[in-house]
Amino acid sequence: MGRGRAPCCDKTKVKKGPWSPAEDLCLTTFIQNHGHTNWRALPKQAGLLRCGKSCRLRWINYLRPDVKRGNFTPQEEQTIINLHNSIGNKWSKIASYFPGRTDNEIKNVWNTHLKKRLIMSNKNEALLASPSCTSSSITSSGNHNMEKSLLNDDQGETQEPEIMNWIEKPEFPKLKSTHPNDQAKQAFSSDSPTSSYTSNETSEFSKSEVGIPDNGKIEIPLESDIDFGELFDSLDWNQDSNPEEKPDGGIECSKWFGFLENELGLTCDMDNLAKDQNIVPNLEPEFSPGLDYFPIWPCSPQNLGI
DNA sequence: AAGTTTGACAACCGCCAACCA
DNA sequence: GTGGTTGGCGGTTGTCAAACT
Repeated sequence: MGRGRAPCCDKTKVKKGPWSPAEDLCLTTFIQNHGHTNWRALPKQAGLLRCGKSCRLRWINYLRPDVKRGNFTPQEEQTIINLHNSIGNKWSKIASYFPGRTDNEIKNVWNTHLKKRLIMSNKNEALLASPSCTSSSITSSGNHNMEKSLLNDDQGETQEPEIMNWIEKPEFPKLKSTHPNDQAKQAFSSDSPTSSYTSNETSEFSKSEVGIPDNGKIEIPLESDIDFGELFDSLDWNQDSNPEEKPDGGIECSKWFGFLENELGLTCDMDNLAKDQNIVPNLEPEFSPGLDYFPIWPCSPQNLGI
């Protein structure tokens, strides 16, 4: 074989492109039941015709229950600019300062909004600057690194932020602040049209039922790397069990799961199911989650001959 | 109304580092 | 110590919808 590593999977046998709701549900359910100890093996175990990497990306960037979607606030945007100024294209590091935000999302925001905006503002500054203006004055203004990072965007050189002078870490939680004004800004409300959590039109469970405050904001614990697999493994998903006897966490997770289905637009005659089973959907251990829900979905594993 | 352009975002690709046998 | 495997990261591309002509 020549140089390079073997592909992570057989590219001819994996599906590519946008994920279908059925695939989302399949992946979500599998991870909640079994965790994700091995991404490479996960697609096969879950019955998905996807590359393990693709599953990981989909989970991290979209399906994780703690992922925060919706527009970035001006404060968040400014923080991204500052962080990028300090550490460059270290998107994962930048994302670590934004609970619930993903590196991919921040990267997209930078590439589509902030980069252009900064270039424009730099141009304006250059136009406004007098001929006698020295480069050192620019440096002292704090724009030097920013300018450098704009010019050398792909260098990826890192300067470890000296714990970032401009950043007062203790304040960072204000991105998920409990201050009402900040919460109002951050709430996945009307100004967050893409939020996965905002819709309540079709939801059969109210936000309060699934643990979402009225303002639409989900409080995510700082220890956001909860092992949802363990969490769900601890639940009793057996059909016979009485939902009333499930621990609170089980019910809450089940509510969330139902909420996810709604948000994905996957509800089909689940009303009775929810009523009959006190909201907890029945999931068979072998599980073919989406299959019963989406008998006609074109991309469902069922239709692909699994 | 139809075609084209632009913007936003999801997803893929390839590289690299960490881990393990 | 070495080679293989895996997860993670950053760059790039693809897709779709909105805006524009």
